[in-house]
Amino acid sequence: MSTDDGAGSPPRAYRLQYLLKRAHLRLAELTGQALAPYGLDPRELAVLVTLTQDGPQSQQELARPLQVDRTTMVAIVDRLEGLELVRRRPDPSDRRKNLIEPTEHGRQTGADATRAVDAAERTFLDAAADVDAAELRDLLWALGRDFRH
Amino acid sequence: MSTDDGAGSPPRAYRLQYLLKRAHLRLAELTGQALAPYGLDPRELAVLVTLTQDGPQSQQELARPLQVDRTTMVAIVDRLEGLELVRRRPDPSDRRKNLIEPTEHGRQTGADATRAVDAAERTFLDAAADVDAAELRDLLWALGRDFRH
DNA sequence: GACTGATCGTCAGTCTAACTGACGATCAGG
DNA sequence: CCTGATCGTCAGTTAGACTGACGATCAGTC
Repeated sequence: MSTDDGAGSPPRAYRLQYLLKRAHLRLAELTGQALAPYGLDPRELAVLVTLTQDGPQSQQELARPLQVDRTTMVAIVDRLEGLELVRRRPDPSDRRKNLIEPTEHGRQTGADATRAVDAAERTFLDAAADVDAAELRDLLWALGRDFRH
Repeated sequence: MSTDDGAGSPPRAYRLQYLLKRAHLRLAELTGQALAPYGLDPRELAVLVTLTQDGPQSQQELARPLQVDRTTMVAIVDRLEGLELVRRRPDPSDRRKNLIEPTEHGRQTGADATRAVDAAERTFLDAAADVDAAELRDLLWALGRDFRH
């Protein structure tokens, strides 16, 4: 193969599950660094982007496809509202609901943060070139090679 | 490509990070099912296998390479000892240490559980055939396709 | 031998993230 | 106007790993 870009194969008998988790942690680290300047985490960005793409929605309409608990969504919107990236507005056609809509600042921040995450993904993928299913183990090792700790 | 074994490409613009996490959750689910009959989780199995392969060790010697906190290792060994898979024995050459050693039952269970996890990994990988680095996104989609929820 | 600083296993307490269950307000349908 | 469901919210719980401290023990120094 040619995917062990200077990192070689996993030492010992690392479990596939560990390698997957390790690669995930590595990407989370890169993504976290990319999002830090915006004060966002990946989930908050996902909410912001969804609102910008799909338009204002209630908290639960937002929560379902993102697989977030309804009570957790309260906290996410609280945070985004605190950063003035979104607004809560009563839904005129259903007064039980809040319509969550991005502010102009929110739309701009969402676009910028998305670019930053795109760059982080590119950095992440730079660790691997070509892949083979039977050698996924080696690929994941390479992907996670820079993960500190 | 030919990796979308009946699952297609990710809908919408799923983040690479989400797809990695999803694949990881999928494998964790399969592995969890495989280990349930033994009453073990992946980390406990790792400890058991390490002890069988590398011989009796202190809790901290065990904890370091597995990236487990020393206080967490106390609980892991407690559990394994409760299942009579390992024994604590005072290290004759350093009475601060416990030497953790697998019981015969522990060695056998470790071997059986390892085979079960191997089978789970094979099931997991069955979802993908050949891979291409630029199409890792599609690969991860396919890998995680059966994850419930 | 006594002293110093580090390491071992352990435990109590803390922290965090997410969840459960309940609440009042509101909606749709009969 | 009832009934049952859904909305956002909040208080309380849970699970997991961590921090900090403890006594016991070790290695090295005087």
